[in-house]
Amino acid sequence: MSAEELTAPRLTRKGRATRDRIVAAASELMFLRGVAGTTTDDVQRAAGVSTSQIYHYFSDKTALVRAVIAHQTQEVLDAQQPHLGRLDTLEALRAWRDLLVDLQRQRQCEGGCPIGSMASELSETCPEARTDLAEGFGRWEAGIRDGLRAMHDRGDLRRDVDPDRLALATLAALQGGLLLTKVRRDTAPLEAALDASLDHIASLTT
Amino acid sequence: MSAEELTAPRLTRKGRATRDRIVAAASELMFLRGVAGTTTDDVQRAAGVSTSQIYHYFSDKTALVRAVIAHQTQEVLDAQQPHLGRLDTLEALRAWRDLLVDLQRQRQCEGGCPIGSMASELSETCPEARTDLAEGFGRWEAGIRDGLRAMHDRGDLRRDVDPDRLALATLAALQGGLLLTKVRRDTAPLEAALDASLDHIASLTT
DNA sequence: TCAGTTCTGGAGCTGACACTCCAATCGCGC
DNA sequence: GCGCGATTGGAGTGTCAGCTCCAGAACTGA
Repeated sequence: MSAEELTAPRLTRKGRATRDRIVAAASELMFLRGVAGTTTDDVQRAAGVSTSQIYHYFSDKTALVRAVIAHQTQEVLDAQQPHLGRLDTLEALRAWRDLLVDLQRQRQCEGGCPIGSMASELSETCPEARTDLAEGFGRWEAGIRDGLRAMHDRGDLRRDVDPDRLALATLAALQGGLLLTKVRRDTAPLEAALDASLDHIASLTT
Repeated sequence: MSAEELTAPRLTRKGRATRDRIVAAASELMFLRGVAGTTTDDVQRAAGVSTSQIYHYFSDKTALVRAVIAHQTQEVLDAQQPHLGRLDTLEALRAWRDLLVDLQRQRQCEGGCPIGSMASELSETCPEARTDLAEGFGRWEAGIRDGLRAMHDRGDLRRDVDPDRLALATLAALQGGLLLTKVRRDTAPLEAALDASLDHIASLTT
């Protein structure tokens, strides 16, 4: 049961648009200031809606947060297209790396990863959010895994390598790199983390 | 100028003990529920002190948070002794890895890294906290770097390897592994991340 | 057109939070 | 001991958070 299905019994076109506007505004604010640092009042103003509208579309703040998680997960995955899912060569992996680094540079290294930040903030205080975020990471991981599996199947990766484990490690390196990049306001950690990961993968090719 | 020096003009032995009790209680609570999720009231109760005592020792919540950061940084580094600073062989690195994984297992994979969690929560909202945390990560990174530099100097690592960059990548992998482990409630991500890092280092030995 | 539902505006409630204030007590240094 | 600053207790304050409520406007489907 997704967060989506928990809210919104029936929406007109206009209602859908309002709901989307709320989610978009909340996503932006929560990315910039964190979930706890974003009030429903802030969201109201940013989305240009009244108090009751937020509670018309979402049962409470938790429901809104879950909608934001769903939205941000999709945004993050979309931003990595068409790379994600086709990471089955070293060149594709390098291009993906460059995209991720560029994205952080464009953002002045602020905010880090929307999913990672929410995961860190909510995992211990909101079980529903934790599982939503775990699923989000799962989709991301799958996007990496597919490519590495293809390389493995094709024989480009050594037989004794576990591509699934390698994909998980790569996602972890990426997340850690994003965190350190956000704290240091410098892409060096992200670059070092991804380069080390990709060098490692390269060293496992046949 | 450290957070320490900003508070506490002159403390008696008793005052010192009270202050420490407040910081310890706040650290525990903020680790479990996050900074925003911890109220000064919670800290009061847990430390067994009155309202005025908190504001006697800390000018405001931010000052308390900075003291917590200093405390947690020290705790995290201490918990890795005597490994940290002596990570100059593959065996030492593997033993360190086992320690980190065991620690998460003991905690049922809850809470993740105190420094990483605070960094994620505070980087965008509290500049002083961000720099404190960046320094904390700097000390941690240095502990890893020293070992890899020793291996490099000794000729155990290939000449063309940059041990500083490798140390940064290793810390990133560790942080990402801790984050995913916290979200999934499973040590597999941490193990995969650290094993990949150490395998990579091993592949760079002469 | 009209009934029924969805959508919107905004006043207002309740609890909680960070923080203040002042008086009382403790204990260190002389 | 004695004085004075360090320490403590706890009531109180202002603000703001999340959320409720209700009346009216807008829209949909028949």
